[in-house]
Amino acid sequence: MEDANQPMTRAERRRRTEARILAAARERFAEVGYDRTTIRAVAGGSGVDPALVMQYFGDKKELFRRAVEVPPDEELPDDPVQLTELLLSIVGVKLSELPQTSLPLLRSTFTHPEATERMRDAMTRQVEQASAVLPGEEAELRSALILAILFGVSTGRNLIGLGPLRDATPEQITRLLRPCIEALTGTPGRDPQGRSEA
Amino acid sequence: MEDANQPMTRAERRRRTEARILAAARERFAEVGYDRTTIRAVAGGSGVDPALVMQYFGDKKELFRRAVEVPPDEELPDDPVQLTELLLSIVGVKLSELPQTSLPLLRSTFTHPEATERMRDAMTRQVEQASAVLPGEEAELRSALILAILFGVSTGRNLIGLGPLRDATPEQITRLLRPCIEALTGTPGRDPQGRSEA
DNA sequence: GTATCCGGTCAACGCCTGTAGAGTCAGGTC
DNA sequence: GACCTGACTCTACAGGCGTTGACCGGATAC
Repeated sequence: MEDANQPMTRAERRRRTEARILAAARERFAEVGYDRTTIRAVAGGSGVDPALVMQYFGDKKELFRRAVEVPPDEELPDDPVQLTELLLSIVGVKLSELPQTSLPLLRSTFTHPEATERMRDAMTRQVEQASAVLPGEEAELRSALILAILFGVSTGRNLIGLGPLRDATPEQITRLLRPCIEALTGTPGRDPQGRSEA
Repeated sequence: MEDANQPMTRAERRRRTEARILAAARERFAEVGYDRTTIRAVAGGSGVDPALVMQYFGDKKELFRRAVEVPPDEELPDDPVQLTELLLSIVGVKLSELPQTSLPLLRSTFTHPEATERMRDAMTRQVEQASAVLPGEEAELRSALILAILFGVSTGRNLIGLGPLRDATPEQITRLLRPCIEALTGTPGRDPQGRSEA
């Protein structure tokens, strides 16, 4: 059960404990959201006293911030076709590894104001990046719609647990969603608007 | 401020008080979600003692149930084209009147288990209805994707407050989303799958 | 070896929550 | 009139929460 921890420097020990607390916090936040997550449960989940959690992270809000901290956004490719592929791959491959990374943030998106803000900011940044790449009119709105679609599918699958989405493979979803996304990116050369001026 | 309430039968009075409580509850649930909504706040919002809320609704869970109670689903049209229009209109026109009706449920969808279940059930019912109408293979998954898309756009607009979505008119959104939805319903006679066997 | 630091625990505080029971007072019934 | 029913309030409780300060003991520094 335990790793052989005979001689361990203090700093090392602290680092590991902090990581264990963060892991437990992410788990609770991801499962039950911000409000229902108690410091006591996080402490219990990492085999530590509740007071230590406070000592390390200050308060609950800060613990949440650290738990949903995420490496800065990767640059999006500046080619519309590649962008489409990337967006599709997000809903595909990243759908499975999502639990570890952003589930804590996703779970509280609607109920914890700071989570809402963080999610909105993250999506806004991606919308701005994507809309700079997309050709045609209303690029911002089209990008936002794409992000909203990915959000809807991810949460429908991972949080709501909608049957057909849950059972489908990432490949199925990617394949069916491709025309939708391409209609919004305009990648196959189609007119991205509903009514064409051509 | 107050309606002229001189002679009012007891039953009538009770009915109105209950309605006032429910309205206040919906407001709180819609704004801050289940966990952050307190009986005391609901009572205060309807000018009533907290104990009365308990007396009328039993407990907080039951109050929530009554607050998110909704008239049974309307039948969906059995023609794919009309169905597409209806789905598009949901994200369009119903987007504005949404706050009154289903915001309380939407808000707590990810954090209150019973809300999750209720939302999943509602979406599942609609998926079943829609998939019975849609032609082609994988109708269930395609329907589920459509519902997830509508969910994503609605929440992206109303709950997350994503800028471009918030600023867009329902007509814009409907127009841009039309090709996406049609690609999934297969309504313009297109092959609903990504890779065609034609 | 001794003094210091610091990872970690213990016990407790004050607050707010959902909830319960006794009580009050006006409307309806006879 | 007397009586009762029921809408509504008051007061209080028990439990769980985030948070705090005093404390302990082994690794570290000198």
